[in-house]
Amino acid sequence: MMVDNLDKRKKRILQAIIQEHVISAAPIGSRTLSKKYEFEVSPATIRNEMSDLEDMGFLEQPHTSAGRVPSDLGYRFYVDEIIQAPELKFPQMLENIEDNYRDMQSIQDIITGTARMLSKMTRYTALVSEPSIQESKLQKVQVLPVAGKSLLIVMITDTGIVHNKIIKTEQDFTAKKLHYINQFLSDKLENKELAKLDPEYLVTIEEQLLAKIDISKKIFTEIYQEFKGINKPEDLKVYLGGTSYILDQPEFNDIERLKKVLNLLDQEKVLGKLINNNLSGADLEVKIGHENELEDMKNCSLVVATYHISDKAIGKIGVLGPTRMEYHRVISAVDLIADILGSSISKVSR
Amino acid sequence: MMVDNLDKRKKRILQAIIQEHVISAAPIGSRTLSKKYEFEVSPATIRNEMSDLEDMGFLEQPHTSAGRVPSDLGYRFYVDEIIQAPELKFPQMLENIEDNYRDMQSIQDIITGTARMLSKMTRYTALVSEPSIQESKLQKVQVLPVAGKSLLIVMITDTGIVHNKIIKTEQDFTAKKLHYINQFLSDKLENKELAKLDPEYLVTIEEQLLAKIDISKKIFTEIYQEFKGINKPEDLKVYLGGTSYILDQPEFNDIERLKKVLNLLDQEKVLGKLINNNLSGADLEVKIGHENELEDMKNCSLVVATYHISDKAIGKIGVLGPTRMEYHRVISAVDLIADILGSSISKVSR
DNA sequence: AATTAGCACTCAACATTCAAGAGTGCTAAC
DNA sequence: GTTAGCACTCTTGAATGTTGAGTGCTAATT
Repeated sequence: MMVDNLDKRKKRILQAIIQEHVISAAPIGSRTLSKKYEFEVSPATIRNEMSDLEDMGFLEQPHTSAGRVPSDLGYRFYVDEIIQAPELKFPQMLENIEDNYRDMQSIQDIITGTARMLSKMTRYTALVSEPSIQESKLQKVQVLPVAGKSLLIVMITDTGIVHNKIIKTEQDFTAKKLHYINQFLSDKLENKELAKLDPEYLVTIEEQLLAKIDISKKIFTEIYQEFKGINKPEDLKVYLGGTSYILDQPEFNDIERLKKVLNLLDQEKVLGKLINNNLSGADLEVKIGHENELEDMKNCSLVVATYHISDKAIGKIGVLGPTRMEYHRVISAVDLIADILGSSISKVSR
Repeated sequence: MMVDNLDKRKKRILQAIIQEHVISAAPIGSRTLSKKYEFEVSPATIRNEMSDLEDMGFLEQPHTSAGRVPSDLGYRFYVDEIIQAPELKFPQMLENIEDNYRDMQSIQDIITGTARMLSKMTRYTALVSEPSIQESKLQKVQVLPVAGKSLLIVMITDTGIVHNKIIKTEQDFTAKKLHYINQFLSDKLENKELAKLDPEYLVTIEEQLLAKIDISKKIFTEIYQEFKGINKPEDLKVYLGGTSYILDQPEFNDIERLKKVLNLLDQEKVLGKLINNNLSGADLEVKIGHENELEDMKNCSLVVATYHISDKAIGKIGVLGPTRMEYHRVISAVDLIADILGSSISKVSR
């Protein structure tokens, strides 16, 4: 889209402006820059360079006699071209983090704990989606009788995630009948990848089962519903941590802006779509300002990473902050935590 | 604490001030009052009454030449003595509400949906706690084998709540052994009230089981852990709806105040304690301003109701708003929704 | 004895003005 | 290509004045 090879000096100036702006949240002028950084040139030269960078779209000027502010494109260039290796590995924190994970007994604990931790590390709002099972295989299906005439269906995936659902029926089930149903469902469903359980197949086996034994059609319909819902990214629960960190950002001192973002965070479905829309995509994605589809997020950036269980992409974690975000630090953190999260889940779940 | 019998006129004035203040969020003066309401007396008289009400602690004056604002005590009096029957029953909404509930398939859906709905109805932030099982009985306990050497323990209460947990073991289990374990656990645990499963009893039956069959001690420890954790009110998940409604309240235009409240809402444990601290207490509680134990809530009021499954108190729902809250409307709504929630859960769960 | 008109006084809120400071762009010199 | 110098722009914050809602008190009225 653009000459993506800035000369050395322009790069350094852009980086310096971003660095300063991330700290101060204010426009940066040429004098400030030349005082704080050891450019070997005068403010006037810097001024010229800044003017060039603005022409190229990397900087913006809030009003005539103000300093410059990085544009979304400026941040994009910074993220793509300037940030080096994810050097800071939070080494001092690492032990602490792993300690925290040791106490977590259930997947729920782990996910909410991760959200809290990630937000604490980054000082931005963290989002953690529950594991998706769409790419997993069914490892076990079992129907249990419950008092009354209800049945409990328990499903376990090869990634160790347990789903269950109570369904009401109008008939009693003998142990024998249940045993048959269980056997049947195991044969037909276990080791199938959930995403590939298409409606036709389900209808076929439904008919088979109905032909064999006397069972109300409703049961299968409910099981079927359950499978159908499992794939939608927007239905995955998303857990938040550190919502109140948003308030630390001066750009959200404006109540109207703040409201837009908090509104977003209220809508779980929107968050689900936002973060889970591309489960098998890149392991790390950064969406800067207007790059987000939602208008209300044009002042925000989102850093999303994928977490895995035995190399299978299973869910997403993310950090939401102002476009003026400490990308370097956040990317390292998200990356690190995604790793730990994946292995922690697989530890408790199988 | 105080002459709690105000004469008729004082009551009317207090009520009018509260009514106006709830709308305007500003101090109310004697002139405004006499213009908008048909008191048959002059502003000067109202002024004298207001001065009296201030002396009694029901009103406060932000500064000398401002109007009056209701104090926490004033609201308390209003809630206790002035609010009449919960007249508004949201009749036009009722159908709509029940429609919404019909679509909800799982307890999760119901709870998050309730939070959303309650916040929409009241236009304040809603809190819904997941059902507690501490007063429930175990209806069914079952251990299922999972690939590898893990076991899945499934527990169902008589209130229809399902809990499950995967535990890892170091041994294989034959079908026979599993059957024995299941039989044993059923005998010993089913129909026991969870709150009464004390450590000693658990230790006793643990020894019995260990004596009978060769099973690693660890399994029982994990089951035991699970039961132990079940009782703590602060560990119950609390779901939020309408967090962003807080921003509509002018009292939270002050970022510092806002931060305090949002911080609270971030901390699930605190919310759990807050709302679940008194499960078997009154069915409806109103905590006004400083009546809340938490300093950070001194500008907030909390209306909490208990929801039931077959007459057993099982969880709480609540609404959090500024002390300047529409108590009448909120109380009706919380009351109504608590009812519907209870019956909806029991519908899907058994 | 309760009520009310009248009045002086108070205080927040808003608008206006002003000066300071940071920054720019341009030009001409280096 | 770089820089000093300079006129110009624009925000920010402090200072000041004005307005209006509200009070409390006193003395007159019912």
